[in-house]
Amino acid sequence: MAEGPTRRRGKALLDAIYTAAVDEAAASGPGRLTMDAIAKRAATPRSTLYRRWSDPLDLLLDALADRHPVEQPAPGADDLRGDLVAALRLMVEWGFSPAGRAVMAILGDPARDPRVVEALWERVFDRRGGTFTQTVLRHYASRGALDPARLTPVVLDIGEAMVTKRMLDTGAAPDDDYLAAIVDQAILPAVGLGPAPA
Amino acid sequence: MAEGPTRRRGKALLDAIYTAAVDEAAASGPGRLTMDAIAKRAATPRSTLYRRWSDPLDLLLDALADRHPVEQPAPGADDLRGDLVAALRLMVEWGFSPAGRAVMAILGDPARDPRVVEALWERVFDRRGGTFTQTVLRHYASRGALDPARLTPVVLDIGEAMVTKRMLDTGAAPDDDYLAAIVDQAILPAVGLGPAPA
DNA sequence: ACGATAAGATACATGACTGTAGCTAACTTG
DNA sequence: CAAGTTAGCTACAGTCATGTATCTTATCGT
Repeated sequence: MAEGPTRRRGKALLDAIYTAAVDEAAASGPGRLTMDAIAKRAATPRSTLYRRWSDPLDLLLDALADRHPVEQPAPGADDLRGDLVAALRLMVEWGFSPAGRAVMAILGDPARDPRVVEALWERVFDRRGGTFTQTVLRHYASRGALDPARLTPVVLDIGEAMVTKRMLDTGAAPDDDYLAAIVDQAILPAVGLGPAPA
Repeated sequence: MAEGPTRRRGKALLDAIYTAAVDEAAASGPGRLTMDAIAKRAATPRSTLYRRWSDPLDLLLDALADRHPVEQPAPGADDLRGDLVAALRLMVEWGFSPAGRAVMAILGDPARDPRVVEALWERVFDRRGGTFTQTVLRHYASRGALDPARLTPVVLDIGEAMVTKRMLDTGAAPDDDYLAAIVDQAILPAVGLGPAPA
């Protein structure tokens, strides 16, 4: 019987550990995240974990950073509305991945350590060039399709905020109709392309 | 020495327990909430807690329900903008109370039990007539100051969503400037009272 | 092929929380 | 004032996670 290697090392092992950590965090919440559970899920002895990380959260941050490269919205030709909906769809997808759930729980934790959040931004988010709708809005602004002066931090965050709140409230992924409503009723008016003022 | 009663009962005791539960949840997060910690904080034996509740979350829900009546926004005469900012200020205040932190953590918990969330809405939120900016917007719509047709679920939730996201991101309370920016740049355009479209 | 490295398999004392139980004594109600 | 209720106290066995410390042996680099 041609058996493969029986003992994992390096990248393969790391990968199993990271997967276990993120899944475990998504299942139990980072608050209840434990070295023991990660080790069991990854089928590795705890000692292996302790060799590299001092506590579960530290491990989780590495895992999230490793997992992070998220698909970027690719703004198309001339469909601002469609591209915005697509960007939000990407966000929903990410938000419901184990990584997204874990991040949400970290941010929502009232006992959150500011250093952890800071590390989260540094190690995970900052590598990406801006958030989902931001990329799209900036793209169209640079093409002159909308007024760059309107793209304040508040406006750039409307889509993400609405989706976040919706996911928090319902626990479910907003469908395309709801995403379209966000675009039509909140984002477009804010960038000056909505229905005319009364 | 005229000593009061040395043993708490009924409402006084309940009150101490509820306070302990909410504070404990705000401090450690509901994920790490334990009967033991609540009991210690309330200086009561665990047996007293087990007599009434079967687990910490059940207890916490009762505590939140008991604590809930939140101050309602009181829309004034003719200052939609000011009233909206005031409503958001109320929301921020609530969000940073122990109860608000606990609720946030419950909603953000990836392992959240749908029944718990349902119970949270039933026992805590539904008693109130709508959320913060909702009350204000409906008030002005009924006076004809803005178009009721614009008050879709999405639009009614913009303010709350922006504040929620901001608190999640920064962990701090948005100041009045930021609240005003939300009103000016997101809510007012969405109800048709913002800057004119380009 | 050899030697360094590190995964894998234990084992252990410690501490936290659980759920239950039994007792005493303070309060409330009739 | 007597009887019923229930806070307060203590103790217990059971479970789970923690760190640490072995010892082995598979795998990698040279």
